[in-house]
Amino acid sequence: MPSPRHTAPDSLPARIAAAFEMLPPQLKAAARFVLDHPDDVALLSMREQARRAGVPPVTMTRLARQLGFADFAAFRDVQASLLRRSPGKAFSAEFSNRADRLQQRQQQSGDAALAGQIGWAMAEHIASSHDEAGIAALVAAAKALEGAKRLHFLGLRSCHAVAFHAHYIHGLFRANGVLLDGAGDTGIDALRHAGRGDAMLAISVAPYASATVERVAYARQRGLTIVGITDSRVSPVAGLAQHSLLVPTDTPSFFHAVTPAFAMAETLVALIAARAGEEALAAIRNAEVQLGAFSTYWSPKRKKANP
Amino acid sequence: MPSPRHTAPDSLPARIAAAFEMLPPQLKAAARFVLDHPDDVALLSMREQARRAGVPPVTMTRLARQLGFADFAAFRDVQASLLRRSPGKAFSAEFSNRADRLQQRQQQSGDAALAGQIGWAMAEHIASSHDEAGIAALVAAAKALEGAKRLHFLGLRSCHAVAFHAHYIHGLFRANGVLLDGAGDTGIDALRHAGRGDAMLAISVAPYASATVERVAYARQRGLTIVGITDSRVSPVAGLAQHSLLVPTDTPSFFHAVTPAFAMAETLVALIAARAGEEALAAIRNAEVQLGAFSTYWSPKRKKANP
DNA sequence: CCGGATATGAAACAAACGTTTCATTAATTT
DNA sequence: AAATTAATGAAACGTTTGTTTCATATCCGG
Repeated sequence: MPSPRHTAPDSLPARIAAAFEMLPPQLKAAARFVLDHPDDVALLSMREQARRAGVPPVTMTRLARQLGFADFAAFRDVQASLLRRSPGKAFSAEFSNRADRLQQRQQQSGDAALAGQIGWAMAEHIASSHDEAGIAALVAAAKALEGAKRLHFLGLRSCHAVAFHAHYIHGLFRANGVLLDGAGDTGIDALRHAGRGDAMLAISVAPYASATVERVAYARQRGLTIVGITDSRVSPVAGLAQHSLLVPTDTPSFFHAVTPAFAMAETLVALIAARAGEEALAAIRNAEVQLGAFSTYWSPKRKKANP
Repeated sequence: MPSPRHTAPDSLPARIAAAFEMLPPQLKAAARFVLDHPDDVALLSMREQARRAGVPPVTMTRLARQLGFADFAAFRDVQASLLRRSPGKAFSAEFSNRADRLQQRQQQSGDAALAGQIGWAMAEHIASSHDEAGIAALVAAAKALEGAKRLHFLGLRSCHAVAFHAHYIHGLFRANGVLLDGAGDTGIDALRHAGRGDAMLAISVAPYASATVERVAYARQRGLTIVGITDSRVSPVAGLAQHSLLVPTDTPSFFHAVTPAFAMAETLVALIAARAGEEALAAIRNAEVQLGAFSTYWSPKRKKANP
C-alpha cells in the first residue's frame, strides 16, 4: 500500500491531483502510481516505474509532458530535489518558492544564471550545515571552546579570511584570542607557549594548505582542544580535531565557496558570545562605545530639511 | 550540492570513513565524494558521480566492490533505502525529525535555537540578496569592474575579512588587484596613483568605519569606478558608489552578520572570473599547480592495509 | 454510421548506462 | 636489480535508458 502524505496547497502532488480527473485512463494509471510512490520517481528508472504502474514506458513520458515538463528528466529532477536531505526541505515555503524561481532562471543567459546558481548554492549550503546534526556539533564545539585559557585562530590562504574574521568578532568580547596568521612566518610561535587548557579553531577546506595541517598536528600534540571547520569528515584536520564542523563548498563556479565556512565561524563565535552571558554582551557594547570615542565609526550628518 | 552530514557511529558512512585510510588514492577520492554527497549516490548516475568526483567510472565500481557490495547497484540500493520517506521508515527517528523539524527547532533550548536561527537568517539573507534585482546589480558591477586597470579592495574592521578574501581569490586569476588594508596606516597610499580607469570594491556595513568612508570619497573624487557592498541604500558608501550591492545583515545574535556580504563578494569575483573567460580559468588552474609545486597544499598519504 | 480527433502501444532509435578487459604504470618484495 | 603485485584509466562491451515514430484502436459529434 502506498503512503499518503499531506501536502502544501499548491505543491506538485497537489497539482497532479488537480489535473488527475482530466487525464485519459492510461495517464491516470501512471499519475496514480506517481502520486502514491513519489519517492520512486527519483529512485527508480522510468521503465521500472512504468512496469510497476502497468503501463508502457511511453506513458510516463507523456505524463511528464502533460504536467508541463519538457522531459521526464525534468519531472524526476523536481522529485529528486524534494527527496534530498540537504536543503530547502528543512525550511519554509518561502524557500521552495525560490527554488522554483531558480529553475526558471536557469534558462536565463550565462552571467545571471551563474550568479543565481552560486547564490542559491551558498544559501543551501548554509542551511544544510545548520541542520539538526550540524547545530548539535556547533553547540558542542562552542562548549569546548568557551572555557579555554587561550583561543587560537588558524586559517591560511582561502581560509585566512575566515580565521581573521572569527578572531575579530571574538575579540569584541574576549581578550584571549590569538590569530595565527603567520605574517613573517611567525605562525607557530604563539603555539610554543600553548598547551592543555588552550584551544584552537582551525579552518581548512580543499585544497588543504599543508602549513595548516602541520600546525594543527603540532597543536594537537601539545594537547590543545581543537575545533575544525572543514569540508569533509576525511579531511586532514577533521582527523585531528576533537570537534569537526562540516561545511559543503562546491559551487557552479571555479572556486570553492568559502562562504559556508565563514557562516559557520560566525555562528560559532556568536554562540560562544551567547554562552558567555551578559558579561560578554556588555563587552560588545562597550567595544563599540570605545571605538566611537576615537571616531572610528561614521555617523550621519544632519542635513537641512527642505523648505 | 552537496552536504556532509554528521552520522550515527556505526552507520554506513561511518564504515566508509573507517575503511577510508586503507584505500588507495583514487578510491579515496571516490569515497570522499560518496561521504560528502550521500544523497547523490542514489540520485545521480554512477558516471555522473564519477565525473564530479574526478575519477574514471571504473573507480566507482571498484569502490562499491571494495566496500563489500557485489555491484554498484547494491551499494546504490542501500543509499536509496536510506533516502526513502516511505513506510518502513515512517517510525524511524529520521522521519519524524523531518516532519517536525521546524516546530522542534522553536522548542529547542537556547543554544541550539539560536544557532538554528542564525543559520536560517544567513541562508535567507543570501538567497534574498541573490534575487532578480540583486543579480542584475551583480552582473552590472562585474561588468564595471572587469575592465579596470587596477582594482582596489577596501574593507576595514568587520568588513576586512571580506575585502581580504575578495582580493585573494581575485589574485588567483588577475594580477591587478590591490588590497588597501591600511597596515601601518598605509591605507590610502596606493590610491594616490590611481585615477580614471581604475576601480574599487568597497565593503562597508553598519557601523560604518569612518576611514572606509573617507577613502571611498577620496577614490571617488579621483575618478575611480566604485562598487560598494553595503547594507543600505542610504549607507555612506551607497551614496558614493556607482554600483551598490545591498546585503541584509541582521541576525538574532548581537553581531551583524557579515556572511551575506562575504557571499556577495565571492559571487562577484566568480562572476568576473567567468566573464574573463578561458584565460582566467587557465590562470586559476595554473595558480593551484604552481602552489602545488612548492607543496603549499597537503595531499593524502597512503597507509598500509590490514594484514 | 461516418469522419476527424484523440489515445494507445510495438518497435526502432540514439544516447547513456555500468561493467569487463587489458595494457601500462607505480609500488613493494625478493 | 629483478620479480611480483597492486593500482590505474582507455577502450570496448552488451544493456538499458528515455524518446520518437508510426500504425492501430478508440472515442465522439455529426
